[in-house]
Amino acid sequence: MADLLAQNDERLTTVGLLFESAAGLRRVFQTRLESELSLSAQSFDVLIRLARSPGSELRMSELAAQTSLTPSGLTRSVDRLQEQGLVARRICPEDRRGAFAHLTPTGQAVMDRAIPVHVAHIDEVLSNLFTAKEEEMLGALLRRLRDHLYGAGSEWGLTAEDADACPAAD
Amino acid sequence: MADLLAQNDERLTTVGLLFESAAGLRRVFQTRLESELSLSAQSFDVLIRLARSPGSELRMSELAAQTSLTPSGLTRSVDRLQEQGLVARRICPEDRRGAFAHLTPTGQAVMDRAIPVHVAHIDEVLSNLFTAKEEEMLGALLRRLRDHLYGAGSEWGLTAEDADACPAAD
DNA sequence: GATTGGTACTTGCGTCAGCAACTACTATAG
DNA sequence: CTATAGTAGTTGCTGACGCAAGTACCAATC
Repeated sequence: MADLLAQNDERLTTVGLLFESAAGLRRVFQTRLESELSLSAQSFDVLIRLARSPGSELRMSELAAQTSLTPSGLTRSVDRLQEQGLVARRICPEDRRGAFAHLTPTGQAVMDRAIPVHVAHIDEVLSNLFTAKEEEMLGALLRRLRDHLYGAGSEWGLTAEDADACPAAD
Repeated sequence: MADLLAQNDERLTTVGLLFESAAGLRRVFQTRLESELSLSAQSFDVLIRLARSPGSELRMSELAAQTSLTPSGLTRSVDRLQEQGLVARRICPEDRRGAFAHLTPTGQAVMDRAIPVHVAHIDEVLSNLFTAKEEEMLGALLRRLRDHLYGAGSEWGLTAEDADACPAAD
């Protein structure tokens, strides 16, 4: 079995590195977001996608797809944000089954404070680690991987159209 | 705020892509591991690290660090695997506070089946997506990021020299 | 306009993870 | 030898997520 592993070490390792990097980054950001802004990483993920959407609102299903949550998980995430007064629901007039989540003025204010902090934190982590070219390369490779994963394998109906609308994508 | 976002779009996006890629990959692998081998992604993560360690065993704390779990989370993860008969604990004779988790013969057998399936799955996902050079580049960049986040510590498996925290006196 | 099928979201329930407190042990100091 | 501090791992509790079932609504057919 050692042979088998050695043979495939590289790919296995690359995937492992991806998971570890994501986990590590998430932990680092979460610590900071929580201590300085009292936001969980999950909440921030929802909020930043709203902040980056036209009108600061998105359909629940869209938001679920973008945040890698199930509809159920998103419902409760938005519930929590609503209790904190950062987000509100608005029933879609054209389709009364559906709902938008949108930032409240309070939510906007929080994000206006939060985003620079977060961006500074990202800069702090990445600045001395990659050259501009490397960073671009990393982004391009990851984008290809992401598009491949969500274009082919999604069970939640994340379509190409949705991917276009994803603010994190472009 | 839109200006602020536009300014920092690239880095914000790269980080977002990393999270989305990891989440997407995890979901894809999890689906397959669960349906074909009845293993959760979390269990598999623990098991493969044991399988790749000398003697198929690791200290609990080491395993926790490698799996991005807290000690508490790992305790219960190992509990579950122990109930399934895949892993067993062994008290470290040199330091009786500590414990090793090690693969049982059943666990070994399961991993002998599971790893080729997983490797094939990884190949399937990555093969037509990146050239060998790109894959190497991605691995190198991610490794740098991971090492930066964790402090250049544990490799995904080997570097057997490091794994002698409490030498097995068997 | 009633039935049937599908979609958008929510809710009940079980599982899993983290935090903080705890136990058991080791190491250092006096 | 005892006291104190520190480390390895476990446990109680709580919060968050996914699955599956449920509700409310839309769309198509007859």
